[in-house]
Amino acid sequence: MPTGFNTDDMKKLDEVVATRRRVKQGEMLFSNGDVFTSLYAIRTGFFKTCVSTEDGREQVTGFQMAGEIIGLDGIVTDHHSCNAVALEDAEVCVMPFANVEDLSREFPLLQRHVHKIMSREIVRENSVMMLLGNMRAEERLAAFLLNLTQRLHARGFSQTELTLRMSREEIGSYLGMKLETVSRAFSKFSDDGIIEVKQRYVRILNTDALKKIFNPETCS
Amino acid sequence: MPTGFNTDDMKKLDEVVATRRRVKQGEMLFSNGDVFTSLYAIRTGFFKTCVSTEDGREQVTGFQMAGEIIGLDGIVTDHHSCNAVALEDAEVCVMPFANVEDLSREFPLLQRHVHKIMSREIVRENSVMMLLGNMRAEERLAAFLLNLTQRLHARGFSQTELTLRMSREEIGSYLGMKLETVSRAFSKFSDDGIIEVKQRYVRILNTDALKKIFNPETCS
DNA sequence: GTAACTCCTTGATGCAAATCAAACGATGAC
DNA sequence: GTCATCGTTTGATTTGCATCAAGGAGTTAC
Repeated sequence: MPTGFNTDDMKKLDEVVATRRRVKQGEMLFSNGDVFTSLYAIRTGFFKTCVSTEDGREQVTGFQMAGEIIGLDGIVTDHHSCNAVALEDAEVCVMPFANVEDLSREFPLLQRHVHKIMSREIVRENSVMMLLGNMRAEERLAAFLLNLTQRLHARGFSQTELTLRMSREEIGSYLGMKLETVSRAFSKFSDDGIIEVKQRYVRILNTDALKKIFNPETCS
Repeated sequence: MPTGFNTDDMKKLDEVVATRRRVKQGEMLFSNGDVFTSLYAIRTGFFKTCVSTEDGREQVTGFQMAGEIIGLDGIVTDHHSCNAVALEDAEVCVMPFANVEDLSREFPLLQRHVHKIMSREIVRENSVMMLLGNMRAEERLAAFLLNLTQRLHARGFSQTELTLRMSREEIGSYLGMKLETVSRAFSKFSDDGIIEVKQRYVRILNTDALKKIFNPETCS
């Protein structure tokens, strides 16, 4: 990640991290109602965040991987309003938010960084709203796969091969569709020769075709 | 709004506001691609923010009224990624973001306030994702009406009467449904004696019924 | 090994909302 | 006043996805 920090800044930055915390697969890092104290930077592992209604309906609001920050939802009310669940064994850096605020008053670069992280999350959610409000099942899945591979690629993984950390049901919850529909869309892409799927292993054979499905216009 | 600022703080706070700007109905305060310089606090009037795809599909991402802040989407890339359109003649306070950052380094309360505003937006978008991903047409409209009246009530307006500033199509875009479906849901509520509708005038006759539609469980 | 479980795939059917279509009401131009 | 335009309502029809249902694949426990 290009942060614009020099080594001196980096040293100061380490001060925001109080401790590390391991979270086993299936465990919650925090959950709805918990008192908010810290942001968490994911070192290793993979998380989902989700909100739920009283009558038990659940909406996955995001999937987060190494280098990403979770817990921003807690700032406004001092309590978390969603659950963060590890989808594989994970380790996070605990950053007490008081430290973050104190240090970002001293270091404009850190301050800027914090603002950008929050703004990025707002923009990401805007595009999920577009997905949920305007796109059809296959467009949603195409967008999802492109987004995942792009983020994985930025972390040094393959652009065309990935192992999903989440179930069809969790993908469906994120994309506003049922697990059967997710499965059918995978099968459709596979039949069309766009991807190869074997359970959670996915290999993208034709990225352009995926992009065309996601956005018919720009790649004509 | 309970801000926790004393009068002395408030005076300093005025420093973040560079100028005011009037925006006529239908005009854009900023649009996708514009260079980001400032946040805007709405003094009077009513806005919508929306994102759009290259093939012309539009998603309304929010409706904003007096006292609310828009422009947060621009921080991450230094460019706005959505459009902000005035739905009625409006006036905003222009707050150059550089000022905001400078002053919030000096005033922890302002810093905290900025963080809360961004976090609140993230949490709001989480609940819109729940709406779009899990709810049916009538639940969405009920949630929308309850949210609007609640925000208007906090500003001293009636809890039960309002004049919509947006068209059926804009409501539909926000809620992920077509204008005809919005219209039918209004008619249904009206037939059921829950609301009275006359074009953009809406009067809520039975708030509990609306709440029950929005969330069948909690109000049984 | 097999039993029990979870997750995934596929097929058949149903339904909520989209689409297509027409008419109505409000507003503004002249 | 009339006409044109835009937003809204309502009806008829279609459709994409949900739901219901059954079976297959992979994993864990013993």
